[in-house]
Amino acid sequence: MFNQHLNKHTVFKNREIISPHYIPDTLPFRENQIREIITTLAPTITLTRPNNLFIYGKTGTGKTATIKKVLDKMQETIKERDINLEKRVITYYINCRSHNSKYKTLLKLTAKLYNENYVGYSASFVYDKVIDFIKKNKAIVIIVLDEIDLLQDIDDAIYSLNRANDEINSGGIAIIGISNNVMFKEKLDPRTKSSLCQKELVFPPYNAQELKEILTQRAKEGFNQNCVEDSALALAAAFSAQESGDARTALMLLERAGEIADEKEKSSVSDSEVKNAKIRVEEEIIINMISTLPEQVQFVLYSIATLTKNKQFSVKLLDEGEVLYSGDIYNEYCKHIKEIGKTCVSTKWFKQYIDELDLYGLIITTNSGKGVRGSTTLVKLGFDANTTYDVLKNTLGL
DNA sequence: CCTCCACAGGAAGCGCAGGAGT
DNA sequence: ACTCCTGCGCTTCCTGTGGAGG
Repeated sequence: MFNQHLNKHTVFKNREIISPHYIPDTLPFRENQIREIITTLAPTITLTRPNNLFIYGKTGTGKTATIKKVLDKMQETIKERDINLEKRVITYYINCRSHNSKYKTLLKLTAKLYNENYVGYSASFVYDKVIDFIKKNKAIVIIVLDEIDLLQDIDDAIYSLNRANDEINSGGIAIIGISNNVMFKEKLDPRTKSSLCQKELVFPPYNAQELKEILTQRAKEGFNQNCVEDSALALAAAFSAQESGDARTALMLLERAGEIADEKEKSSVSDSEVKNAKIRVEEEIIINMISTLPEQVQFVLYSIATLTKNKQFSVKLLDEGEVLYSGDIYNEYCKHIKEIGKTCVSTKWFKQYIDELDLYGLIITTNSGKGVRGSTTLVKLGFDANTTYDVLKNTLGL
């Protein structure tokens, strides 16, 4: 049975390269960001503490890949210059999704510094361990906090990491924060904000041409020769650019399209596989995003999907197309909530939900301008109406 | 031009849960 | 075991804002 699989024809040469987690050698269209990061981190080479850096950009804009790449290059350079410096410059990447408190991140850091696990020790002991290491080695520690908005005690964490620098004469700690949440910065304590955002960097979404080139580059290495049609790449790029300019979805799209081609035992990936893949990928993304949302927010999205599916739009505009008023969505939402015997939230809080959905890209909102009554929010679905509707119906058990 | 409508968004406050202190 | 504190999710109240319609 396994042999059968081995001999099966596949379009993939090296599937890993197509995966969104793979970090390629060159990162196209991120030259400016790379230069900025290098400028910020340059003092590290001469063992001077660099400024803190805050990186913002939507998902799939290459934030994580870029920072990892630059840090790797920096370590290489340092190694070449002087092998002894290697121990004195520590770069440390952590994702706050799995390590969502100051204690957990510090614990991970000590584990890396000492190759020893300090689980069970008190928070202050672990903190002192980190300080001791830096003092003893006169080291520079660069901490990358990815998805920093998920850190529960951010203000405290940033404050103590920064304060550590006051206790240290030589060397120090620099923080690189990464977030895809626009509102995040505004929620911070002003002191945290000013120290974390000493330098800021924005990663804009990719446009269709840029995505196409990224896909072409990956496809060249990841697929067997002539196994992807050029138009299929263009289509995948166009789909993703249209939605979010997200390289991650573009790659997922390509990967799924390859899978579908293999399933159908086709020799190459064409437009139709990409189209089919789009539905699968959208489902995956929606399921992923809504699974963490509270039930009430899911109901709001469900209402939007229902109205869109039934074509009960509030108004049709020249530049925006068919859109919904937030007021109409609120009425629909209240209707659904009452059906299951629960009470709906106030309009004020409802708007908060709308903003949250917008943040996740599940819906697209615009402020009403000319031709629309007063000031209201115009809402469109971010993904296909039927897919969104079906996924939510399932999740909510309706 | 004025008023009204439909909504935005800030501020304050409320009840609750969970953690820290004692 | 107790109180106290704090953050969270949410409501209520209030002050804009800008097009629609008289």
